[in-house]
Amino acid sequence: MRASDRAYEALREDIVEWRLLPGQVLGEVEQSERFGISRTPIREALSRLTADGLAEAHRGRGVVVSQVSLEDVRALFELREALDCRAARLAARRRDPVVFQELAAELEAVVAQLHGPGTDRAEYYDLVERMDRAIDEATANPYLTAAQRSLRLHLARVRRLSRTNPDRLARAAAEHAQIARAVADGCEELAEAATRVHLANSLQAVLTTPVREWVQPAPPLDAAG
Amino acid sequence: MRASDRAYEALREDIVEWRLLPGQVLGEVEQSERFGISRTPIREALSRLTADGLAEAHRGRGVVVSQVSLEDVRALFELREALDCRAARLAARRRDPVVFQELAAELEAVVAQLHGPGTDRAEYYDLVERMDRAIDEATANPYLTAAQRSLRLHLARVRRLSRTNPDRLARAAAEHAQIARAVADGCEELAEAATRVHLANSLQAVLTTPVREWVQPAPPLDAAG
DNA sequence: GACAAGGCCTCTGTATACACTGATGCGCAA
DNA sequence: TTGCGCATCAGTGTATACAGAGGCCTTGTC
Repeated sequence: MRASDRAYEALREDIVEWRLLPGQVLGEVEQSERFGISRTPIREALSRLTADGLAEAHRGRGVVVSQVSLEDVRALFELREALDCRAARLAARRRDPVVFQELAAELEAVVAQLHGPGTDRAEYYDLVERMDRAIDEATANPYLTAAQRSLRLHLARVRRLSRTNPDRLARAAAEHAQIARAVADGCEELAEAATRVHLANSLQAVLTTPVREWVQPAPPLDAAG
Repeated sequence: MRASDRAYEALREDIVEWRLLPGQVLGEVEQSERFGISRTPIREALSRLTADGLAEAHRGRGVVVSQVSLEDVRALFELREALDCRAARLAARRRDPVVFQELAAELEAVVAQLHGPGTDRAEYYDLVERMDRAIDEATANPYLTAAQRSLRLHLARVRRLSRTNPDRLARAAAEHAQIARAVADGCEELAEAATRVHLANSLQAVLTTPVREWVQPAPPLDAAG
């Protein structure tokens, strides 16, 4: 694996997990010393982060971690509704029924678990990730998948801001199960509707959950940010 | 302007305009000699092209121009329907009426011109570009706009494959005018419907227009392509 | 004659040196 | 005291050198 790939993934995780806060300056020399590699692969990593929209290049000041606001959450969910609804329709049209029947069954099992005392978040998150991949595969549309990849990166970042309510988690799992079932049945309309319901509830949950701090500490940049 | 920016834009144009064909290998040394700059900024340019999806990195063989097929056209229009329809809705909701009234008026004027003998393609294409920008601004969604930017890059490439029929051009202008009018009137449903109609007709036109060669000359790569 | 193995060679991946742009801070003048 | 200008410097942008990996050609053997 290339050094630039390692640096890119490490920096990306740091940004998504809020170990690197918005406004943070990512100096080339500083990061190259941190990873023990030269500036060249660091430049490549920072370039990719900028292309992802997780960082922004400021002339003469280098690369800084991009800001995230409540307005961004609204914008992200607007795009997500467009992409996820379309993806759900296409997946319902072209899916392998067995794959989504199994996913639906597993999700329904997780719903039952989540209603109990021992909430196994990890299994649910793993299932959601597998379902995302299954939908990507079913849509058979590399451009749509690429757009989804970029979007999910930003969604993961804003999701880390708020701690998901256990009740919400159980309902979200049920909603996912419903989507999987609709896709398995090949019902496009229902798959899209279920997706829209899930997104509306998810956005509602994010907006009403007490977040750590929406307004990040003022960046060291003056008017440029 | 940075050397890497110049190289990126030049290479991007070369790919979109089919001066660089799919499968073409973009050697770092070769391109650095062509632009008269060193390999470092070339690497940055190739990295950005890869992120755009216009090129692909093959281990040990460098970067090659990505393939485009009829299947890609279908996939692109699927994504476009999702993005453009959503953008039309949002634009209709948040637009500045004056901007789109003026665009509608100009487009309607162009429609009349295109029905005459002297077809001024340039003015129409310029108007379409301005309308894209106006919709981007009206949607006020940077993530949606970013997805659109990437998509339009690929669309521009496949569009260059076929020569647009003059009749189709006039109809497309009329469809654009209708979209602009609907957005100006703030009618979300009509804006989305008009967009969907326009996309269906555009795809139909692309698929039925005799293209130069869908199957490009076999790439110098064996099974990797 | 064909296939496999090994060596050579080209090209990428990385490191480092240098130049230049832009920011920052201090000093001088109004 | 404040504003403007210059100097200094930190940090990016670019060039180049070096090493390692992968491809291809050649040669030997079956």
